Amino acid sequence: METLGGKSQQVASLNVVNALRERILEGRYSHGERIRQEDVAEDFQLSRLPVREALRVLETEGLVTIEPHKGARVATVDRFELEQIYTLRAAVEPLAIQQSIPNVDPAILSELESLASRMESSQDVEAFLQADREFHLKSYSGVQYPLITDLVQRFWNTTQHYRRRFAEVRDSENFQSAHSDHRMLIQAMKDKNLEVASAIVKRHIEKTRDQLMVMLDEDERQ
Amino acid sequence: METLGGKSQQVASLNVVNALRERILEGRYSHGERIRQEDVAEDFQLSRLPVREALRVLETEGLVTIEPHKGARVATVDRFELEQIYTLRAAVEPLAIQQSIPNVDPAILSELESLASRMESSQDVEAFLQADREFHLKSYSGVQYPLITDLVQRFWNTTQHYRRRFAEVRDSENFQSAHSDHRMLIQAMKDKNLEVASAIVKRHIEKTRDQLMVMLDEDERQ
DNA sequence: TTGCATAAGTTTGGATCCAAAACAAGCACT
DNA sequence: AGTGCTTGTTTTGGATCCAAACTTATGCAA
Repeated sequence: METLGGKSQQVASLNVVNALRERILEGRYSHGERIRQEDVAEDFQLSRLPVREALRVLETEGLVTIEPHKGARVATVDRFELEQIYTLRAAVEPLAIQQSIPNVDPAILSELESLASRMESSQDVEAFLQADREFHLKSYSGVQYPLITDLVQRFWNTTQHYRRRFAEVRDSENFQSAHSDHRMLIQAMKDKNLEVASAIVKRHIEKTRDQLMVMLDEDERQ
Repeated sequence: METLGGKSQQVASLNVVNALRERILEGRYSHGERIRQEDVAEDFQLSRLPVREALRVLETEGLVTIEPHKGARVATVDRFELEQIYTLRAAVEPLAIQQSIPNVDPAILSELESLASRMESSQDVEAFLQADREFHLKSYSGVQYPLITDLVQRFWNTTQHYRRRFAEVRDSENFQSAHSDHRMLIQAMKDKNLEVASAIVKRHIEKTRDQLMVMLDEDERQ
């Protein structure tokens, strides 16, 4: 049984969407794990109806897959899909940072700095993941219309599993490179240098993509 | 009352999703029009339940908006959102054409040519719209993994309304320019010239975006 | 023992029913 | 006449019930 934490909305099915999404992102379900409507309904003390609606929504978001009469599973993102998503991110997020920069105030910048510090000093994986996610999404907080950030967020959501595994096996050299990217990005944002900022973001994503692919190769080999 | 045309799937709610999507794209509902669950249910001879699921899905796709206890309306894309979508398209679709070109065979190319001809000779708006959509989506048919094309399709869907209005008021000079873009794109695809093809796509979208914005300015002025 | 067929048990999909919220109309009151 | 309140209607949200499909277990035969 789970309480619907925080400010629960008026409509139950929306709460279920958010709660389930969070569960999946936190890794409480694993890749491909079955999600039974009845179980979820029991957890939230609801009937299966709002759960079904929620699962349909999460399916459209790409977080679960539903097979007719067989039910819902946490979506499994395969190697090529992962590559695709990162390629898309490398096209979209440079745009996002360009649109964001003109509208970020100093308060945001200092929050970014403290998040960067938190990542550098983080010991456990979960803390790093959370700070990393928050850092990047916050760097796009100046984007005026939510369409782009929604899309970016969806990309992040569907690849969360891999980022977790990646953070576990990543060597310190890779981490260093990522940390330095973050610091450079903050500087470029301070300077309002759109060109440099978007180039940093693009390369940051492409580097991560390539390292992820190497990791998957090694996984397959062993 | 409406028969669920073509090959209907096993699951009713999926059929409703597809049928409703098509209705909206065909312009049978207008901007912001209310969609009552009961009406749709009656149309398809179903209960409201699968309709509700369908509406939730279409909401996540961006085709309808749902307000709690107030119901669903066909989504209204405002001027800035439209601009955003076209800006995203200008970032994503050049990628799509690059990934597509290596995998398109001559059969596709000749289909593209006949679609281009059909557009050039088309008299009524609806025929043009359909050919235009089919042309561009088919040009991406070589993309290996559906993630990118799904995204592109979603962009097209949410801007269909505007494309219809645009096609109605567009002057022949604009049409000429678009036709020539299409022919150039086919040539670049034949030559397997990724650079040129993606540049054409990018400019094509940006031109259309700018012309759309001018159209909206004029709408507001009068 | 292995393979298949059949039957029991889950689990999902859909219909119907009930509650709650929004909307509309009529009334009293200023 | 116009405004605000109250009541009745419509429409959505959620619960329960039933049917259909899938899954698992069992038994029979090769």
